[in-house]
Amino acid sequence: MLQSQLFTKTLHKPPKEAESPSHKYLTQADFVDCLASGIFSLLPLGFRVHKKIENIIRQEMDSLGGQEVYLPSLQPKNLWMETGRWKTIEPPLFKLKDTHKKDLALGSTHEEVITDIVRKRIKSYKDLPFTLYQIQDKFRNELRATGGLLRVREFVMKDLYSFHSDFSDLDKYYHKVAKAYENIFKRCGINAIQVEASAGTIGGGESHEFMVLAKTGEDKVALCQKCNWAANLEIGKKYKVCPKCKGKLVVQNSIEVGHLFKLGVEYSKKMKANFTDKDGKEKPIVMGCYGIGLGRLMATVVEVRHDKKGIIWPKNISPFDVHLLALQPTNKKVVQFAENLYKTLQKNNIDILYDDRVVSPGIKLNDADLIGIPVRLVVSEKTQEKNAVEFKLRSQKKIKLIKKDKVVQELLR
RNA sequence: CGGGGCAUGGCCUAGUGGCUUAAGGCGCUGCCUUUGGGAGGCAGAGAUCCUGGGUUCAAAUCCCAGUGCCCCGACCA
Repeated sequence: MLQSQLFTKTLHKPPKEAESPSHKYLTQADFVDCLASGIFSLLPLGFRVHKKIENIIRQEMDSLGGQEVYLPSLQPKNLWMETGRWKTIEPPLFKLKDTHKKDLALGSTHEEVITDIVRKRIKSYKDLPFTLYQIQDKFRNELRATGGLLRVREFVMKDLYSFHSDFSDLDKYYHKVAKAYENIFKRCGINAIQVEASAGTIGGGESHEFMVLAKTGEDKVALCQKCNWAANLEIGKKYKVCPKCKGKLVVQNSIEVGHLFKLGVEYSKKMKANFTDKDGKEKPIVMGCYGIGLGRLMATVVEVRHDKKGIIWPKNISPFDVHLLALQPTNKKVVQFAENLYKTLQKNNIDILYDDRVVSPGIKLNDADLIGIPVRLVVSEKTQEKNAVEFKLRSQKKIKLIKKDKVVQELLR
């Protein structure tokens, strides 16, 4: 992609209302646009990252045997009355009326809808277990949106729902999902720890969150200094020392990037989602649900991966693989050299952003640091004479000179 | 929903009763020069000073109400 064609206008300074690093950089580098408090548009660079995260999640969900569906945001009141959440979940449930004055909710989560779909179809233990998931828009009437993309009112979420004939099968699957979540966060370049959590208005039994330690996080976790035990402070509060090994506990701020719930029969009982078991008895389906907010995950990566100059994207979710800069865009030899390299890399399936803009070198170098693509290639009069390019990783200071015919090899390494 | 802060061209800010015909930097348009860490010159465009009401001879500036944004708290899959 030619940067001169890219619909991205970086800002010289971050907007004054942005305080958290992710809010600052994602806005300054023009990945997102704030429409209203807690409501964001994803611009070309931001949407590229978002799609890469989505694909990583989709791969992991598919490998868990999840079948992808797409459920509606508009949901009738009666479903929410069945579980009693029409009242208990408000806020953050957005409510509205249609022209016939019928009450509707904008989905903040989809347990009711998915349980309804399942109860219409599943009658026998032979149909269990199975899992469904979606990557879809959620609406939450938050009392307060915070930290740019960290807590918003509309966002894309991956929600997976699993259905089992008994609790031990749920337990087994729950652990598999936890493992898949670990993979997802690792692939997104962040270190997330699994902590014991409260299930809140979702209800059910056991629950775990994946937390990323960060100063800007609005959650607090209690961490054992000795073993790997950790819990959300809302649970950890009741302990003075680690319940597992009596080790000392420390409290740190964190961002919740994923949540697992053992719903058990909480929803299936209320909504009469039953099946006939081997013994011929009718039983409620045992359920689990598992969520990840994509925008928050994207912002969290920025929270923990940035420096004074800008974002440092991990390879897997960077908007592009490589950022190529032609420092003197008026020098024909330099431009020819850069264009040639650009085409060669494209042929090798390297996703490349080529800064062909006629602007000064300082602007290009600063924009490259701000946008944060992991590999930067610089072509200038100096390097062109040597038939080479400068190779620099965004995460490191070291610059090395690489001969033109070795560039592809170096990038695919 | 309680507490606090902020609101001036697209962005960042100055101006805190009259010297304001609202200033500067960045950005934008045209021409010229320039090209290794946000380059220079010349010319130009661009502002309901958040909205409404009030005080005053006079309001971007003071007062009241509202709106929007940010932060803290409460709340929160």
